[in-house]
Order: sequence, then structure tokens, then C-alpha cells
Amino acid sequence: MSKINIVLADDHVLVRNGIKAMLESENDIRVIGEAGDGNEALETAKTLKPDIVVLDIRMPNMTGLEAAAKLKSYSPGSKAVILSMHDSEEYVLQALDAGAYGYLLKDTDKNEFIKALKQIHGGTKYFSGGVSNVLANRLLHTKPYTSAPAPTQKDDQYHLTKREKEILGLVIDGKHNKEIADSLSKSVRTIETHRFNIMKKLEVNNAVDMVNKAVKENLL
Amino acid sequence: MSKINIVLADDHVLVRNGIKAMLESENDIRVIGEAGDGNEALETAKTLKPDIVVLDIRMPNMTGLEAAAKLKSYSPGSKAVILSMHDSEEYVLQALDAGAYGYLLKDTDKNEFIKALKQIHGGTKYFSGGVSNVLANRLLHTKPYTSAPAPTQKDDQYHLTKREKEILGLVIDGKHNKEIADSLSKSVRTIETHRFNIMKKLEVNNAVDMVNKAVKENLL
DNA sequence: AGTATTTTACGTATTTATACTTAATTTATT
DNA sequence: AATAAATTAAGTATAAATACGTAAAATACT
Repeated sequence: MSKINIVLADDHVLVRNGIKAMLESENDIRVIGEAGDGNEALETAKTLKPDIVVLDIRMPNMTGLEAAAKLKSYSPGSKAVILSMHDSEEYVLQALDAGAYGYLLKDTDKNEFIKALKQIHGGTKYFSGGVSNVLANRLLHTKPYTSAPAPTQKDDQYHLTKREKEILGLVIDGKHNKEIADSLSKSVRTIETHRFNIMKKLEVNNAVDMVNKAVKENLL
Repeated sequence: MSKINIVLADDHVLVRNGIKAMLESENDIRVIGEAGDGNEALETAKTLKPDIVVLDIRMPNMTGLEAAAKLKSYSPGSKAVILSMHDSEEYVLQALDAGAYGYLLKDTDKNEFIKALKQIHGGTKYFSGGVSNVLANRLLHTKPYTSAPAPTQKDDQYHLTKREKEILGLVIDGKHNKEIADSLSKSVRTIETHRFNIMKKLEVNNAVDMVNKAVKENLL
């Protein structure tokens, strides 16, 4: 069996070196190229036709997500893997949407990283355990992901503050105001105020509709 | 911080011992109970109220999946984790549907296992990397999982009458009791009685949870 | 025809949510 | 330092939901 050829794209040389060192011990994996930004990653992939391109999500010129989406037209046989520090739902879903074969968190340990690369090379997607949560919840709440709904002003129309989102989340979990108040060490009146404000913002007039709308508009 | 209390359910003593040995080194995790089949797992959970119940998928009397589904009524605070040898799509999706917080493959290594338990204890779902593929594909190919064919007697546990379902549907639509009463030409008291009965049947104690459970259990 | 289930609805009491307003603190932003 | 935004929380009033128990009709099932 031939080695798995990798191209690493990350704007920090240090990070690239770290990953390279990590992979060096594994002798069926080989880093054949590196890139410092999205464009370069695509060009390198086009030239070297690696099996896998590891893309940092945050890079100059072009993000890893954009690069992942374009990868197949530069090197059809290469598979993109997104590397990220965050387990943000948006990112994970966008990665999926961009056709990425994996989404790895930066705190993934060596063993898992290698396991993931091998699995992906075998054609199976791999999402870090820390991220599977996002997929699971998305599936449970059964909205198939419709690629990015242009977070223009819609985001503002229903703009909720951090605290409001937190409380909304607890309401969605079926918690009573009293429970929420206790768990946040706040007065029940405060929670009531927040709920009132949330309902006003969402233009609804009862808790169930509030939850409905929150889920529908994905405000959590 | 207190330890994470675990109950292990697997029909093979050897497997239980293996897992126990694996977890022993971790000093914020403690195995407080064991069970050899699904029924026993539920009874043990009811008594010991562990944080997490690790359930082998294949067990005598009751499978891990069934036990996971019933766990919340035996020990509401406990989270179920399914342990399986297979990454079968059906199993994974059924685990999700049963409300499990995780799905771990039996070849999961020690580090990952512990990471998973901690993460799950923190309230975040964890699905083995080898399994995330299933979730990802399911999401991409966008058929939201419609809970398995005929859930045998589960149907009976939460059996709602036609009227109750009708009213539940209206509640889910965010209607107030007054509106429901008007649209059905019934008294508000009647609607209240129905709601009370529905909530008793679903073992919940507020409207949002009623809706949550109804959606989750697909009772409409 | 007789029994079981479902649907309807009242009583009574308690709790919780809704509907606003106002306003004192914190925390961010410029 | 000044302004804006967010968080907290009170007042006051009304409306609605929750928690049972009880029970008369209407339907369904054997």
C-alpha cells in the first residue's frame, strides 16, 4: 500500500511544523507539500495532487472553507479536511456543505488525528468527537442543512443578546423560570424580563411559539 | 468537582472488567455499578442515579437501545451512552433517536473513551469519529431520520387519544387554550383537562417539555 | 345490552406566565 | 470620560396554566 500524501495549509509555520512532526512517526503518511494561505493551498494541490489537503479554517486570502469548496476543481482526487479551533455549528455545517471529508479540532490528539486521516483516505468522513454533537443535534431537530442563509440583516432583525440566547436555550430545554433563575443565581423577575424581551423581539406571544420560532430561525 | 459516576451494562463480565480497568486510572471517573442485561441496567440506574450509563447494544432481555430510550423514566438525570462493535447506520440513528448522548465503538481507545465520558457528562453529545460519517452523510443527503418503523410497545406507553393528539397539535402550533377552545367549540376547562392528562401521560410538567417530548417521540 | 374508553366540563386552589413601565448597575464601545 | 448597550430587578395587574378530584355524556367494543 502506498503512502497517504498530505498537503498542509495553515498560515502559521509553527503549526505546520507541529503537525508535520506529529505525522512523521507514522510511516504510511507523508507530508508532500505546504501552503500558507487558501490560494496557495489550491495551487499546491493542483500541482501535487495529494490524497488529502488539511486546511486551517482561518487563513489569509481564502478561508479553508472556501478552499475546500473549490478543491475538487483544482484536484478532483483530493479530499479536504478542515482544521479548526472552534466547534462552531456554522463552521461545521459549512464544512460539510463545502464537501469536506472531515472537521478536526485543533486539540485533537495524535492518535485521533492519524486515525482520522486514514479513515478519510479510505473514503469515510471523519468529524472530531467534539463536533459530532453538532451533527447529532442538527439531525435530531431534523432540518437538513440548507447552505448558508445569507446572515445579512435577518441576523439583526431577531438579534438576541448572549444572555437572552442562554435563557432561551434553557426555556427550550423545558426549564421553568424558577429553575433558570436558580441555575443562574438571578431573580425570577429577571428571567421574566428577559423572556418578555425575547418574545417581543421574536414577535410572538407565548412560550411555545417562542421556542418554535427560535428553532425555526436557528437563533440559538 | 465530584466524580463522574458510571454504571456499566454489558453481558460479558470480561468486557465490564476491561472497561473498569481502563477507567480506574482516571480519578474523576468512578464505576459505581454494573449490570448484565438491559433490565438490570435500568433497575441499577434507578437505584444509583449515575451520571452516565454505558450500555452495550446487544444484551439479553433488553437491548441497549431500548434501555437507552427508557432510561429517562428510570433515572432522569442519567445519560445513556451506547457501546457497539458496529458502525451500522441503523444503530447509530436509533441511538440518536433513543436519546442517547453518545455512541462509542468498541475499538475506541482509552483516551477517547475518557474524553467522551467527560464531554457527555458536560452535556455535549459524543459520537465516535468512526461514526460521525453516518451522521454527516445523513445530514448531507438530507433525509431527516423518521423514527424507526413500529416502535412496538413504546406506542402504548405514551398512548394518546385522538382528541389529545389533536389538542397537542394545536399546542405545538403555539395556540393558547382559549384559541383551541374556540376553534373546537369546547370550553377552556376541557382543553385544560386534556392538557393535564397529556402531560401526565408524557410525564412532563410544563408545556415546552410536552412539546419537546411530543416531537421527539413523534406522537403527532 | 353491557362494559370500557373517551370526551366533555366544572370546582377550587396555587403557581406561573404575560404585559408593561421604570430604573439602578455593569459592561462595551467610541 | 462619555455614550450606548446589556444585565439586573423591582412594581403592579391581568391572564393563563397547573394540579387534582369528580362526574355526566357520548362512543366504541364485546
